[in-house]
Amino acid sequence: MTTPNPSGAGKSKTKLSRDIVLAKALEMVDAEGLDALTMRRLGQELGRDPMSLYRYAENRAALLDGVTELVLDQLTIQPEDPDWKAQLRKIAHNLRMLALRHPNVVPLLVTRPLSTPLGLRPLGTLRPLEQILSLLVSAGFEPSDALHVYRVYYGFLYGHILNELQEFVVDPEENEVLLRLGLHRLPAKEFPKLRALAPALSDYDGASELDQGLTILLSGLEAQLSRQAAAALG
Amino acid sequence: MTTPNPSGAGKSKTKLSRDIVLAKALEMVDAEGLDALTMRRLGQELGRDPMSLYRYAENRAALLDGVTELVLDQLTIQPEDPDWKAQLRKIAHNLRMLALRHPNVVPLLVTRPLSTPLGLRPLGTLRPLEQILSLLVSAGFEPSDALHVYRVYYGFLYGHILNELQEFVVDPEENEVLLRLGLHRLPAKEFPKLRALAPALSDYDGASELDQGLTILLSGLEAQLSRQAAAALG
DNA sequence: CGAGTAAAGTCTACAGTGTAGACGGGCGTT
DNA sequence: AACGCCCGTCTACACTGTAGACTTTACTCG
Repeated sequence: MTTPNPSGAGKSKTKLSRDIVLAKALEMVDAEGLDALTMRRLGQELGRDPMSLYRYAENRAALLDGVTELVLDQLTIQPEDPDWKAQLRKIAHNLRMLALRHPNVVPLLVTRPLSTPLGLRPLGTLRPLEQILSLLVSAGFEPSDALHVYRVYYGFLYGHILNELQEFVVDPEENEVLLRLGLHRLPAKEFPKLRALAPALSDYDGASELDQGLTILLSGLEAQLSRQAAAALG
Repeated sequence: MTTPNPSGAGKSKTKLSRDIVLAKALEMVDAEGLDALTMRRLGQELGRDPMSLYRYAENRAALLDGVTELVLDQLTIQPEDPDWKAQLRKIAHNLRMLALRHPNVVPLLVTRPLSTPLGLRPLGTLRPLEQILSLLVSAGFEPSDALHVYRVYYGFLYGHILNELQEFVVDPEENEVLLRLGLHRLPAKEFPKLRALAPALSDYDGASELDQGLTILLSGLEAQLSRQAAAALG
């Protein structure tokens, strides 16, 4: 009697899997931040012994890498897009949205690669790089120039995301108040400019700011591309 | 007999201070990374009970903030410099050098602000912002435009630093070998472009890359400034 | 000089962490 | 029916940050 759990009525006796574990982990990170994700709590959330998690991730760091991959996998890139500029625009906006949707994951996104040599990173985090390189080469860039372009592009993009997230205040209600209260704390003589900018700080349109930057950047890159084409012909 | 320690012969019986604590903390982070900096080890390193540290920092997070400030304080900015473009260039290169000198602190630099509302950050981390705003306003930018410019500039700068640090491989000896070994691990069909770029990846001149980017960026910003000046006159 | 006070440093203790290693029980295949 | 394998569990260990009470040190004031 009481067959263990044919298909999962009340609890969740269905067999665990990497996807299930990672999904729950991401859920917890989104809801409560990185520090709240402990092996014990994750195990509890899944109704399993914490130790069972180690069947699906070597250790906590690897688990976090998995979460990173999970997020980055949601970034779709079309390396065959003939309009490379439009494609880079789309990617940028999509990544920005991902970052806004999972702000607690962003530290992982920017921080993990700093401690892992390129070749040893989770494949999921390298895929965007590969695909963008492919996009650029298809567009006519020499491979080494494509790398150069990628660096400028991704540098700008991550810079923007960090910037925007820094000024992002969670509570939409107390937004202005809190912000000004925070700024009010600053010594008036030392931070006159910053304090005066309180109003300007509170309305910040990240999407348009990103887009303006992209316009400048992409036209600059395009100029570089046509300069090359000309050089190749002459 | 054996007066405790008049001025500190062998050990270090001189009174502790915030500066001493933070300096040692930075030293440890530089040498062994963020995770190695535990209260207990830091205490041990200073020849004191770990608990004594709590007189100089409210908790571990605050201590890390202190380390961040310590690094950022080494960034000198001249807000009165009449040549704002040159000044921004200098700042960028100086910050880059700081990042290279303290790579383990960079995660703090980019990550801590994400979890602290602007007004509540350590003053030392806000000072660069204030000073750059001041520089830009002196140069003729409207305050709100100065903010805009600051965002573009700092976004670009941090983006570059992250980029460069990602590709930085510590061991100068095994540099190429390790890098290629790492890349060799990647599935050949999935990552053809990336694998082919191994040689290009290994020679990366961060300083010149940064400088080229700055040139483009600064001339763009200058154009914006003169456009404004014209508009104000017309 | 001696007493009193405030700061600096220490001790103990607790709740929580990641994870190694041995173990058991259920499954599918032979 | 017996095998072997994978999944999950249990126990245990070394280590973490830090609250709270305590002791020691340094310094000031009468």
